[in-house]
Amino acid sequence: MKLLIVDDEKLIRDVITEYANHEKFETVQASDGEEALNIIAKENIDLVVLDIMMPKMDGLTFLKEMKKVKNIPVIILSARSEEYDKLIGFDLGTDDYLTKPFSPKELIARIKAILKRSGKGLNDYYEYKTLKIDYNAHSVYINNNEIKLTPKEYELLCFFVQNENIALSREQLLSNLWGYDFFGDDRTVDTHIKMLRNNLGPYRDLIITVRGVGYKFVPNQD
Amino acid sequence: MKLLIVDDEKLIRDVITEYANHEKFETVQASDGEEALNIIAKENIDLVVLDIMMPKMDGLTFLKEMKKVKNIPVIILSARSEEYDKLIGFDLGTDDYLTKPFSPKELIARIKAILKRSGKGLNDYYEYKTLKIDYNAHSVYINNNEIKLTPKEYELLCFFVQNENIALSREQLLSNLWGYDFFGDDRTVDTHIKMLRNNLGPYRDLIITVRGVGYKFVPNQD
DNA sequence: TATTTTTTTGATATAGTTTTTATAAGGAGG
DNA sequence: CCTCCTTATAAAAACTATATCAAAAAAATA
Repeated sequence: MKLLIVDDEKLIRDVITEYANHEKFETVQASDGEEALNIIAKENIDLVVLDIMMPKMDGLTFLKEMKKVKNIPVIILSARSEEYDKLIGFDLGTDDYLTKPFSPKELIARIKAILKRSGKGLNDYYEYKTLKIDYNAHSVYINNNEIKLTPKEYELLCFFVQNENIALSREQLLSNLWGYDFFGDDRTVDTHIKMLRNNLGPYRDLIITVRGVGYKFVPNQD
Repeated sequence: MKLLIVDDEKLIRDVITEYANHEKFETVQASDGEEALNIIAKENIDLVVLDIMMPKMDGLTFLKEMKKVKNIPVIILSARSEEYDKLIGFDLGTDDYLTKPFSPKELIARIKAILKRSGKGLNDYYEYKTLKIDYNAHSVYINNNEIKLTPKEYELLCFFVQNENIALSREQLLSNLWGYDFFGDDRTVDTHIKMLRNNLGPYRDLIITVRGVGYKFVPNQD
């Protein structure tokens, strides 16, 4: 997943780059539209983060030129929100805009959303047989029917899924899901396990009791 | 918004038609230049999608004839990119070209861009059952009756629509709709959600509370 | 500037979730 | 087969998050 970051300010480019790398995206930088077009032609870019205000070739010009060649999704950074009616030709279905100043976190969220929308992987699901977790929606389905879990049950399930086939002690569960400073009873875990199992219906047996230790999540058992 | 699609290959006409209809454009087809000219004369066409290579009357001839009568914007489809130097005299301000093979998505984007440029208020709607957002008018309708939303409620709804099926935290909503530098109370979001729900009447349940997280917009639930 | 509309705040009510407590059930070892 | 220890279950109590309301503040409009 490779991003092209186009902005005339090095500082902004670097900030975005850092955040993007942190999220395991590859990145390439360009300081103006011309450079960006060259990169687009040569490299396989999945998404462009584009500042509209740039010297030399401005963002909109670049955008038009680029869209003639390739239909890569774009996130446009613009200074004021009123300006976005100027963004003629930008495909609301594919692209997105963000008004400055923006939080890098927000940008990353948008990037993920767009990549997801444009079908480039990043589908955030867990699936085992007909059990499905949609991490974005925070929903869990069995046979495409949503089963309603409370927040703790959902967290618990996600944690099990993340640690499948590993026996987790009650202490581990408590410190990971409740916080290291939680001093509650061990029965608390049991109760949540019970409720989660009930809600998992036919999949209740995926959560196996490991006597004297705790619990483990084991798909693919026969 | 009515498009005329001119191409000798039925397959291509149909593909384009399908995509265009999906975007709520009306469409008419013609298999050659002559037929196209007749349609132009009779019907009120807003944009022409034209294949240059055609038997009988070729695209360029049609183009010249048409431009004598009406100045309808045209998107030209040409087989190879080298050929477009032949397109001398075609109005780059109004028209556009696309080399085959092209992605239908790309074509739709161009169509929208051109219609927007030529001032033909492009219809930009979101629709779910009888709930309709007219993005140009900034209006929302239920059963064709306008429901009056305050600016924040409207923004909120649009943002939800853009992020359907994704649980959005109050922080995300605040930073997206209020600005990253807004340090208000979380209850602010709740209050706006409440008012939006009230205004959505029968559609109030599209906004689902995700306990411990925030809210999500979920159409198509049963 | 005055008036109206919209937004925000803070208090309270309500609904939903978590934790505790008590008891029952199940397995392991003597 | 009985006892001890662990886990399962159920229901009540404690707690937390959300919904709602009304009033104050801010913003938009006249």
